[in-house]
Amino acid sequence: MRSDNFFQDVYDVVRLIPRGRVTTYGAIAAYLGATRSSRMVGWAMNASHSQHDIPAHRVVNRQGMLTGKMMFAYPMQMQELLESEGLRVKDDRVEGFDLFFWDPVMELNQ
DNA sequence: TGTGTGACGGGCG
DNA sequence: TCGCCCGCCACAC
Repeated sequence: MRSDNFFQDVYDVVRLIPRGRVTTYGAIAAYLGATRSSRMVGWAMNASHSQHDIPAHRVVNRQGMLTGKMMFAYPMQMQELLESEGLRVKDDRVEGFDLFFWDPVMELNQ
């Protein structure tokens, strides 16, 4: 479901992330065929402010860190949203990140 | 029209 | 293992 809009593609993928699961900027970029454009995924998320149907809190960096929490209404919101889905966050990092990692390249595209 | 910048990631020394 | 550098590209000024 690739569109001609990179941002829209990013949003489409993010919306598919299951509740209680997380993915990374790089994974999304790779799924969109732009492995080296992970920065653009972050940029797209930054622009997702206006959209309220984007679970941006489920997107973290490859270390499972909540690097984008400062962009939320208030910093702790990102952690609170993740915890409300059953995840645990410690020192701005998702505990057991590997276990909850949702890879669009593996889960979709089949 | 040109330039700087950014919720990143991978490669290299 | 750690730090630095570079690619990448849409967008704001």
